[in-house]
Amino acid sequence: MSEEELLIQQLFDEEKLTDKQKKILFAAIESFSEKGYAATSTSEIAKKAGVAEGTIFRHYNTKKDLLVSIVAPLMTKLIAPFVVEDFNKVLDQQFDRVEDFLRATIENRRDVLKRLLPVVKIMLQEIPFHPELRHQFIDQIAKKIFERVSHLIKGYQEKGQIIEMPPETVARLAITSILGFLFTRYILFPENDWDDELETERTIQFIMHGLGKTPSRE
Amino acid sequence: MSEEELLIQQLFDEEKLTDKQKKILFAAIESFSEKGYAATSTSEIAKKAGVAEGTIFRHYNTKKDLLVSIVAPLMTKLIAPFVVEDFNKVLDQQFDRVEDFLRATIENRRDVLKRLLPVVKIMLQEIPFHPELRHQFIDQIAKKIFERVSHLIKGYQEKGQIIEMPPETVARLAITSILGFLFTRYILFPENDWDDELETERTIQFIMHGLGKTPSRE
Amino acid sequence: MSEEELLIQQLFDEEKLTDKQKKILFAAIESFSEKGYAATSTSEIAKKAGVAEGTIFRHYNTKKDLLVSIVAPLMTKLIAPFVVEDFNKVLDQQFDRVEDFLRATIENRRDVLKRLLPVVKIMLQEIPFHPELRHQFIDQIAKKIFERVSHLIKGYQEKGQIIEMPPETVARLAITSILGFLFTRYILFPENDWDDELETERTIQFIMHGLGKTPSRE
Amino acid sequence: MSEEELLIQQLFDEEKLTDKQKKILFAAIESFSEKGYAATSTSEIAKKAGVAEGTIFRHYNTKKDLLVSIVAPLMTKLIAPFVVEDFNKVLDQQFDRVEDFLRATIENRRDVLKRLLPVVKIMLQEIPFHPELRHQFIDQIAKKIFERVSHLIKGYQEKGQIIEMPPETVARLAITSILGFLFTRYILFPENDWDDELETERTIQFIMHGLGKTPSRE
DNA sequence: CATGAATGAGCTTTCATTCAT
DNA sequence: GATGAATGAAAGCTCATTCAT
Repeated sequence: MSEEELLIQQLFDEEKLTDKQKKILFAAIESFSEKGYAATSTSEIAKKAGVAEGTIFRHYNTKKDLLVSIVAPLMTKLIAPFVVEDFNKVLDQQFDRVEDFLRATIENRRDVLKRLLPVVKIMLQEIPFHPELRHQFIDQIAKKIFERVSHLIKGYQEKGQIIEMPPETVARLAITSILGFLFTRYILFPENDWDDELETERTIQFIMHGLGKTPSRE
Repeated sequence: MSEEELLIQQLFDEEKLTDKQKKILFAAIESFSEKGYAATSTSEIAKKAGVAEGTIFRHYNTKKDLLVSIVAPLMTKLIAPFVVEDFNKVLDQQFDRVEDFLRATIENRRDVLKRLLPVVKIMLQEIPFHPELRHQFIDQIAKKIFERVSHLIKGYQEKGQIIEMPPETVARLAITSILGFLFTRYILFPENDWDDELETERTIQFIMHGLGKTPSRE
Repeated sequence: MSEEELLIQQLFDEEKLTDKQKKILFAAIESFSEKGYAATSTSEIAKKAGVAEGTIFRHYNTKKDLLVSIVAPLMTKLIAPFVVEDFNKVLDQQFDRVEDFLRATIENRRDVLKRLLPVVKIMLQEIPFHPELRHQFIDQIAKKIFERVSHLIKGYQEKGQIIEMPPETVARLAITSILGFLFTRYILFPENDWDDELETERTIQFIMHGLGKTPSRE
Repeated sequence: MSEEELLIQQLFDEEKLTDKQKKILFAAIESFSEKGYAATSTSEIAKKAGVAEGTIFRHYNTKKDLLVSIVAPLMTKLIAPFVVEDFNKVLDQQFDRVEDFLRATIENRRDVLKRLLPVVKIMLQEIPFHPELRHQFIDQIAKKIFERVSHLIKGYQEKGQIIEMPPETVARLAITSILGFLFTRYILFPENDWDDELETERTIQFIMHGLGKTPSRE
């Protein structure tokens, strides 16, 4: 089992899945991610998973349930580090400079995101078409991240490291920059050669200082 | 016919569409955008368009053709201003400061994007699942925009207004920031109250100077 | 226009067909013969004929009418020599020996059959599925041929050249032998090398004397 | 279940068909034989078989597969007696005279043919339109029959019972005479009164001695 | 006369789901 | 719990036929 599969498996670990259930989940993730949820048939998933079609419906009553079973845990796991108290305390104290926080966060999440990429892709693809997913996403991810992050942002603003802007705007700008990088990197041009270290550093620099060449920076 | 429909109609204007063809296109755009391409049935499109199902296939041999007929013209129209010579000359000269160029471009494209939103949404949704669309997108949009934009970027870099970075990275950072805004604004949280002017200005400021509070800027 | 087409054209000549009608007929014959009546679409015929689909239905109200228009004249033309009085008189007198009659008839009809092969093929293929065709065939071909031929047969029987058997049996045996040859020759193994003269002669010999080696024949 | 159905069932016996599969096959045979393959719809077959339409496609992936599943076993079964060694030995020795061999063979095959008539009809109807069927027919039937029969023919030629002609020609003449009889009997004029014994005897006599009244035969 | 856009019934095939084994 | 045969609704698409131009 590859490193990536191991991580994905962790996503569902707590739920004590049987061997067959795991196979079904992996097969579904692969197919949903490659062809999209609506364009994937349950028979295809069954074949890829090596189980009977009926077995899928024994564990996940409907195809939609299967989708939700894949995407829902992602939502909680993706933001885990932001809500886990310990980690937060560390965060609050450890990084005096925003850059360092950004770097640590990107590094931390990039790794997870990269390996969970298929699941993330499914999530982003299907959110627009499934209101429950969208609400789950907003409630569990967007809001919680925002709560945590706005606290941090305010901290840095008070320290004078971040400009005065509503925290939600600050969060939006930072997050879309990071996701924009990942989208370009892994979805739009995956086959290009990428120097991940370098691009990450550039992205952080951009988030901090923008594209403009200010006299002071020279 | 609404303002939005008028603009969408321009997308397909040159091709002298009959009344029925237009109805089919609009119905398909609406459904594809709401439920996704794969989850939309041709019978549903026919009903919404008020035509017989056979009529769809008389004009677009396959369902896929219909998708391509919707997305392909968008690709050429979206970047038109970047390739139209006159516009470029204006651009090169008129805007001494990057900020002004950004503001003009965003304003110009935001309007188009907003009104073409359903079609843009379809394009972005389906690109990952249809290699031809992806290649068309890369060849017709990404490359052409980059050619035009890298020229501009180098100009501003020579004038000392933009930091030294590979033009493709500069372009990526700027474009994803803009699209990230539009995505958040129109797809993720369309029902929020937005002060478009203000957010645009903030986005521009972010692109230019980032989030960091540098001494020089005070 | 090929020799074959000329002959086929004669099939329909009396009916003063327009240019378009001819094109439709030829296209239909080609397609029906290659793919079968049911598996051929009118749009395919229209395309091959270079006319609009509506034009087909202006001349032949239904697809079935088109089939009948192709097959019906064949029925009258194929047996023409047997019913044309002049030809019959000639026949009655001219051939003292059955062999000579058979040879002349085969030669005469083989040429026609070969060139009308596509139409003949359509007729034989469709007869089992269209009762009207079958009745037309029985009434116009089978019965008329039989009337004529049974007269001849009785003549030869009286002359002691043909064994005593009911004329219909004699006719059946002779005709199926000839058609069996043509079927093997043109439909089952058309790509084999055939010495037509020789095989014709053998077929005639077979009809007359069978396969058995009788002392008297040596 | 009628006697005919029993025989048809034997055609497919080895393949351990389920009850539903049998029903589908019988329904398809009936419809294909009555209306032709292309003119028969799968929904019609499903209705006649008393199963859901989906069930047909679970067992036979395509409509064409269904056709092949009907026709292919026929090809092997029809010629079985010719390839079964025991039968051959019997044949070689038992019949001193060609007539007796012919009579035995016709009797043996006529029975089978008559009862498999619907399937045979389908085979003959569809061979011209499906190259794979045609090749199967040529490879599995024509060639194998010829191999066996040419051996027999040479034997009889050596004994001086059959005239000197290439075995393939001899085979063609004999076989088309027999099939011509069966075609006339069962397909062209099935509703006539037929004295099968008598017609068989006449056909054999024809194959052996032809229609000519030779002095020697009196 | 000729056209070809339009139709809607019907085609083959696939689908998510059920249930007896 | 697992299976996979069976289902029938619905999918994408084709068809013969009509009719306004």
